[in-house]
Amino acid sequence: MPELPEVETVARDLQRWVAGAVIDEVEVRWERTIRHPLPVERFAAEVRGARIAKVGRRAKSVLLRLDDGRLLSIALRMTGALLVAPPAAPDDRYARVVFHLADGRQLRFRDVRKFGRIGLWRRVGQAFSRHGPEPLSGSFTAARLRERLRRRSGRLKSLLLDQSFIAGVGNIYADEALWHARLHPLRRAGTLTLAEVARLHRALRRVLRQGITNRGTTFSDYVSADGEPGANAEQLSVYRRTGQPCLRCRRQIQRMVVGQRATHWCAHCQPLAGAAA
DNA sequence: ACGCCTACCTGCTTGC
DNA sequence: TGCAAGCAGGTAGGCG
Repeated sequence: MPELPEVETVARDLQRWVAGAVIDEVEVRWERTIRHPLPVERFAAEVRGARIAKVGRRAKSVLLRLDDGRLLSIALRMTGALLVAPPAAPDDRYARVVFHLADGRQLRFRDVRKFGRIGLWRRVGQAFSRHGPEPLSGSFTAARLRERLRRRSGRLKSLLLDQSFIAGVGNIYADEALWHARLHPLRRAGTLTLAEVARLHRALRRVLRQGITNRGTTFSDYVSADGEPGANAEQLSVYRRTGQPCLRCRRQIQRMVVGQRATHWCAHCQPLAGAAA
């Protein structure tokens, strides 16, 4: 599902396909996709005629920077996809918002489950003031992670999913990072040793980078802007590998529910008591 | 601060 | 075959 690597893949593709394009018209087919409190009519009026200057990503949102400095944020949530359709492409019943580009193409926000949200902002800070640091940025150091962990008492798994703690990590990459770091999902944040924090930091960056390299993880819905699934599912170590052998110790991967989320881990490599060998 | 719950949605899988 | 229940999980908001 779209987490940081999937959204990054979409953003990089769109930078190539639609940077410089002009939005002629906006067609909103599911009104709740447009973030409250902006009325849909005003949203369409505000976006009409704008040129897309640059496409980027913050957290799990694709950002379309308009040439007057305003920002369109598109949160894909569970099933959202941004697809560029050529002029004669057949319609898509799941296209919730269609940006009609001046060159005849359409930038479609496809979203089966309607969880996705599109917002319009004056500045980046407005939209993401409550989000935590970007795990792949240069300023996200092990020391900074340690500082943030030290102040918390919650479980690692829940914390990794908390967007105000770290931006962009979701259920798949959280489980993967904990396996690589050999840390139990229920470990309390404040109890990590220096070496464990270093492992977690390294693991987070490793799994996210690998996800980007493989153009994202696809189980059912995720496709990048070219409509193609990602290749990272085959590279996963624990996520949805319940009962299969751990790639380190060959023991069976376990599954449990933490904070209402399916969680996969190796009971041997990721022990709860004491540091893993 | 944290855990826990519900709501938001639809399609696919499972079980009877 | 039909049909209902269960499941998937990102995020906001509410409660204790």
